[in-house]
Amino acid sequence: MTTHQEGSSSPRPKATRQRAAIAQALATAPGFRSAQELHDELRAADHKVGLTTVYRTLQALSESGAVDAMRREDGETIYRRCDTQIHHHHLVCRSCGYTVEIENEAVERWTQRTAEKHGFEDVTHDIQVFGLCDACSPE
Amino acid sequence: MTTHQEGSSSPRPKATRQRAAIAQALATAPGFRSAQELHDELRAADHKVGLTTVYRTLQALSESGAVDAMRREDGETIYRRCDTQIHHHHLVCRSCGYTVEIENEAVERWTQRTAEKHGFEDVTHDIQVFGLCDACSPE
DNA sequence: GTTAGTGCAAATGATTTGCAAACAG
DNA sequence: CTGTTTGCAAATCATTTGCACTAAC
Repeated sequence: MTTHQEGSSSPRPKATRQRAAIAQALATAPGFRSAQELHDELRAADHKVGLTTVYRTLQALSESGAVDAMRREDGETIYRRCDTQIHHHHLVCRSCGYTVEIENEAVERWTQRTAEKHGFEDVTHDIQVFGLCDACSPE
Repeated sequence: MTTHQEGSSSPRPKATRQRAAIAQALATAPGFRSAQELHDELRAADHKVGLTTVYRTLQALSESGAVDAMRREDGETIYRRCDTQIHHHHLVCRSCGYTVEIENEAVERWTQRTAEKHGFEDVTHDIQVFGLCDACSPE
């Protein structure tokens, strides 16, 4: 029987030109972007990568925890390189997309405790704060 | 010029059979459901309502604050009648969909203050806690 | 009667999938 | 070589929109 060391960990991806380009793009620019936006970025930088590949790669990176994924209010999924392994949430400008990472121990604990109080297990949560950053505010 | 009284308030909807059916369905069953699910419910109850109308009505109700809308993890938007006018969030069972309303003043204030501290205005937020309710927990 | 509301079918837009060709190990 | 990865095109899926039609007021 083929019992090598195969846990629930990923089967290691191959090193391809496009994967490198995607990783680099994510490492270079800081903000969140959708798969399509990242794809445009790459094409603009003369990296020929298929949109499909961008989707597949981002999904894989997201699952492995290498990138943060969140859903924008319009429903598009956006990604960004995860700087910290620490759990955090985002404050996002509704207009320009400027993003700030926010976190608060107390809030984390509250969600956890509240869920447990109601008999829930294996709890995860998602907090998103939207607003207009001062650059985008009317005056 | 046609300058009647037109504020930012809604132009009052007309009372139609389908709107009534939708409102009733929302009032009767308690949980969250997607537009498509609600549509099925209605057809099952012999109410002939077009899917388009369900979408349009739910959207209107959501904007007027009569129903709560939230996005499921899979991206579908789900709605439910808003019992309280008080701002609250949801604790949702990942497996069976059982939902509990949760709220916490302190958390509300934290999101507000944090956003303002970063120069954001017109702040809204969205908190969702997912987990397995005890009925769905492994043991 | 007018206008808002309805519903079908077609359009949209993000994401996924089938499948053959290209490539890493 | 041999299994992955890629990428195009076509398929999905939720939601929206065009437009002719019907019902409210």
